[in-house]
Amino acid sequence: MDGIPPTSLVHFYVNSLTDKNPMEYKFTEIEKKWQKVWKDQHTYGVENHSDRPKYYVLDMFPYPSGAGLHVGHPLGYIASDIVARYKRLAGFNVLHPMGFDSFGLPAEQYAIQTGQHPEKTTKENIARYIDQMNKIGFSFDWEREVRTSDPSYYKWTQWIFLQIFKSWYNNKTKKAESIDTLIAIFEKDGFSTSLEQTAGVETELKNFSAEQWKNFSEKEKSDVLMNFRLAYLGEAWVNWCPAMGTVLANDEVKDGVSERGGYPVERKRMPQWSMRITSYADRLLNDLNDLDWTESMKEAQRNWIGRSQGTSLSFKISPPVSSSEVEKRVIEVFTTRPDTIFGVTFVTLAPEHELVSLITTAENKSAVDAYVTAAKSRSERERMADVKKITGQFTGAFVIHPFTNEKIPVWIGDYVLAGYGTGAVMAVPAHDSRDYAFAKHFQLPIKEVVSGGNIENESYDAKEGKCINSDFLNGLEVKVAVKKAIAEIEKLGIGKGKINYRLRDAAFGRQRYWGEPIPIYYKDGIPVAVDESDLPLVLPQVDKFLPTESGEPPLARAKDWVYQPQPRPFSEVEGRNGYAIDEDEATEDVFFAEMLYPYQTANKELWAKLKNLSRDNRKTPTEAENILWQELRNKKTGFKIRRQHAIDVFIADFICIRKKVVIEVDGEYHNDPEQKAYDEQRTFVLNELGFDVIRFFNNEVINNTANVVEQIKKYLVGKNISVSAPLGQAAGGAETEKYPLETTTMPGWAGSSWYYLRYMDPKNEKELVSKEAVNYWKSVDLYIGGTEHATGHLLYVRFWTKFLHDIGVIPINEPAQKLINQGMIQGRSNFVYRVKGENKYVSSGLKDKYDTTRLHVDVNIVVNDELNIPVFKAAKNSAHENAIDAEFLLENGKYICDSEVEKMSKSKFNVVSPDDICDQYGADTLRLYEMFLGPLEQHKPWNTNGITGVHGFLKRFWRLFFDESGNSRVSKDSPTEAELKCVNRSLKKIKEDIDRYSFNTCVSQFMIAVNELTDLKCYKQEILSSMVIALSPFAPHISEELWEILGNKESVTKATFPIINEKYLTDDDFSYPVQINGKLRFNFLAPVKFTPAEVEQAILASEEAQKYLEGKTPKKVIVVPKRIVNIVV
RNA sequence: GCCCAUGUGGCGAAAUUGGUAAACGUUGCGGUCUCAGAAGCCGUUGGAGUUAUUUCCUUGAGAGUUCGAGUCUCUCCGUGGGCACCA
Repeated sequence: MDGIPPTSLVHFYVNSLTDKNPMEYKFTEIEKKWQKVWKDQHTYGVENHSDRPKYYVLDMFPYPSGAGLHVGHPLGYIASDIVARYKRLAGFNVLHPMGFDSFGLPAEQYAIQTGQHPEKTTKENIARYIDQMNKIGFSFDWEREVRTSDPSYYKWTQWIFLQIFKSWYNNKTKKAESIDTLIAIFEKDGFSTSLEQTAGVETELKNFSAEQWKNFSEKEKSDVLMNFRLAYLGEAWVNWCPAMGTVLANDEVKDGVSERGGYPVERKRMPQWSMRITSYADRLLNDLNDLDWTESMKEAQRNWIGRSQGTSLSFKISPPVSSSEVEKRVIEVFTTRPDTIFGVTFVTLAPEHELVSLITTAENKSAVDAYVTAAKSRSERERMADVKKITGQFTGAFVIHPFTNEKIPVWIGDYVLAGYGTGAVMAVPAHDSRDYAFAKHFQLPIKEVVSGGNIENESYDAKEGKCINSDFLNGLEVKVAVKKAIAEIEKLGIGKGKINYRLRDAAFGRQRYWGEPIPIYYKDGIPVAVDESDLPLVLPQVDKFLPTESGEPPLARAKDWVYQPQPRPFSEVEGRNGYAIDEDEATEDVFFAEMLYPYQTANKELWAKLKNLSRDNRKTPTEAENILWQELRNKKTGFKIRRQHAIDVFIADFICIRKKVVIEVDGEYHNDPEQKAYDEQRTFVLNELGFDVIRFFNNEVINNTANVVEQIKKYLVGKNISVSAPLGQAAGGAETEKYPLETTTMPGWAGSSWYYLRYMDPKNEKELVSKEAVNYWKSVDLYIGGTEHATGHLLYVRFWTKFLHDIGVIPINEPAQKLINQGMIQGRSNFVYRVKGENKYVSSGLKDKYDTTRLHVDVNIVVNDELNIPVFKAAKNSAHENAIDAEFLLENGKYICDSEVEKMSKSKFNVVSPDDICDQYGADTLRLYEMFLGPLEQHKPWNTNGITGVHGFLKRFWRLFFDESGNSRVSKDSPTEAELKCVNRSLKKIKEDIDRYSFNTCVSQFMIAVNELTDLKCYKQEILSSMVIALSPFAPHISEELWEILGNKESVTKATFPIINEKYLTDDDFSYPVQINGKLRFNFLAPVKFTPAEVEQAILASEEAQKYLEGKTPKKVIVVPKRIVNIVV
């Protein structure tokens, strides 16, 4: 704590009087007392079931930084706490939890510097945070606290990752599905590019048949599936930050530098774990419409997703470049302006475009190569820095215009981005400013095709006007022309309407230590999911938190960072339905043996029973069996099925071992009652052994084989086998190899993308959240947090919510219906002026007379901009180390400091700690003042000066209960009409204001009420009780104390919000403001029950009106009941 | 460049569907209590002119709609934020 003096020295006076008056408002004692009571009595514990309606109010949980909380941090928590407490009083069962986003870079950077384990510092920081929060009196249920860095938590983060890894996105059903269903498609139909559309991905895969798929090696299959998985490992352009040695997501990069630390970031292509958030782009976009978020927040997400509707369009490549390879290829572009198709005068490719090398002519080759190399070496930041610098190169190639058959030159230019659309544009310089600049620079033709602008000096980009020089589009309005052009393009079969998104897949791997390990191991280079039963995959110990000498991430330092799969080959090698892509007969046999082992040894009775029931089972295959076998063999159903397989002495007609399903094909005699009973008994035993039995009759199979096969397939796909305990521990399991584990860790946003679900059921070891809990709490009713998460956290949490919804884990599709963004509390810095070369400080008003340096001074030793000189002198502050001997030039006997609003930060000496405020004024004052500062959403500077206002309010409230000598003055008398009116109106206003989250006006209303009650000398129990309850969400400590003083035994948190009596909200008379020609002239008291006509009559007859009318007859009189009267003369 | 938000006293702000602009608090000023006060209490505090009364002006600028505009519409300016060679 570099030299900040004990601030209690400055503010000693606040508490100094309390000893004189025994019943003065002693906030320190009161707050300590009630915080202990709440903790001891577990006052804020929440149950997952209740007769009351539920309400879930959530804060964005903090990253526990080493600096602790400053007064800006609790703002949102105070607001949410008020809502939580208010909702409890209003009869809701309220979930209001808190936790910590405790994985992340700062702890790791600190660890690198100090060698301390991030876990240790993180724990210490969390302890400090909890301590600080408890001082403010939040009603969190700490029993539900979650920490993302806790293995019992990140077990489920890893589990979710695995589910995402095991899924693909089906654009037809518009949801994520098990990768099994994709495999089933491959096995049935193979792959054709139309499947890319279904999955919404772009791959470089060539078509393959079902037969080819089956013959692929494991590695080949894995590579194919990687193109579809929602979490996938792929070569990708990433934001590489060399200074931090890690990859960053798009939202973690700002203006070419890292958001944290501001280090330069460059583009790099490397293998990278990514999340296919792009698959959810349209749902993330469309579902925004139904959310009750601010428009700017939704707009930020819309921008980030960046949907643009247009059309794809292919251009044929023309000679002189011609080879058999080129002739097969076309240049595909994406455009949102197909109406300008006749204005295309060139085509531009991104330097990275795959066709560049293929189409470049010999004479342009060296120039093109040089340009491509130069473009690659330009870092992202450089490219951004000189956006206006136009560069490009002609390739020598041409394409054919699809409608005019003209030859159009093909250029490359780095204004075209490889990662967006097709990496190629059709340039229409007349109507696109970037194309225009490019065309002017290289003197390419510009052809106007939309009227309405002047293209002399700039392009005409507006989507308004009529098409000209455009053949069949001539005379059409742009909007009509767009549709017509798309129709013509589609007719020619050279393109079609298409939607592009700016959103990119999210980089998921970080070359860092302090994050969740990614539960993947590599078996012969194939990424394989760690078995779910082996989660959590706990972060290993390492000697240093730095990359290895060979540049691998820190986890590579861990000894034994390997994985040994347990011998349970068919459970969960792949897919949620237990589909094994790498099964083989031998391991299946092992599985089979393991499965039956416990019965053979432990349950011999059952085993013997099966023997009894298995007489006469060996028989020659029937015709039906033969027919069916042709359909079941070779995994035609997608599953391996065996024929005539023995379970001890029982021979199953067909069996799918992996799914533990027996398929029996029976003759008609099985309809015989005796036989039927016999079959049923045997089925019973097989069930006991863990098998399902499905039966078909011979004629069913013969008459409708396809249907039978379909039923079998459906049954197998639908059956989810879980590995029971005996299996895992079975004897005789083959010893498996150890495989290397993935060494990158998950990004910071992983753990925060689902934490709101964990609060519902934080200790569940079997599921991330129980169905019961999530069905009860559903989604968050009110979510409070900062705007800085608009494109990061809030997009990811929506993404994961939708995914978990798709796979049936949760019933909700959006995490939070209502979102409020609390504004940032800025710092208000103070400055002193030191005369250059002298140990002399001059007050702000005198600074112009001297040559001075402006220096920050700790705001905690400045009150109302006046510097506390003795404390300043005593402070050990490096910037003012000789202050003790300094000379001070004062104005009016004071040293006045300058001030400025800046970001709150230690380096600016403007950090105000909530701890200090709590010590000086109490938590209740802090809570009230933070709310009183202004609207929650607004940014505002912190200025401790105003705090005396709310502190004084609490003292005045306290004095309604005690007189000057400390005696209680609360009386049981019946309240007067005026008192009841005051209280009922206040309660109504407060209730309405809480409902619209206008907490600053609530505090104002409390002040008004207390001022009025003081004036009325109202000390009535009934009135004060209502006020205490209403105040308790805002100032819980003083309210508990006064509630107790009023004689209540139970906590005020268990009270009910007072019922508002409408009777006291209305007056008999209303004082009408009377305007003449819109100008206020006088007020006129009229009974409320008067009709407008009666009001008009009464006013016109009045003396004042006559005075202003001067005998004229009014042209018009407007009477708005209970509002205003306007007389137009 | 595009999009979103926003502009009211010295300061933080209020005015919820168009209806008395500046509530509530703070600062400043004056008073009271006091050995003392940075506590408490009382008064005053948008500007201008008049002066026991009262008039005029004032919500970033300009226009418009309306009996009436801080609020609605248009144009412009300032501030904050988001996106940005995204075709």
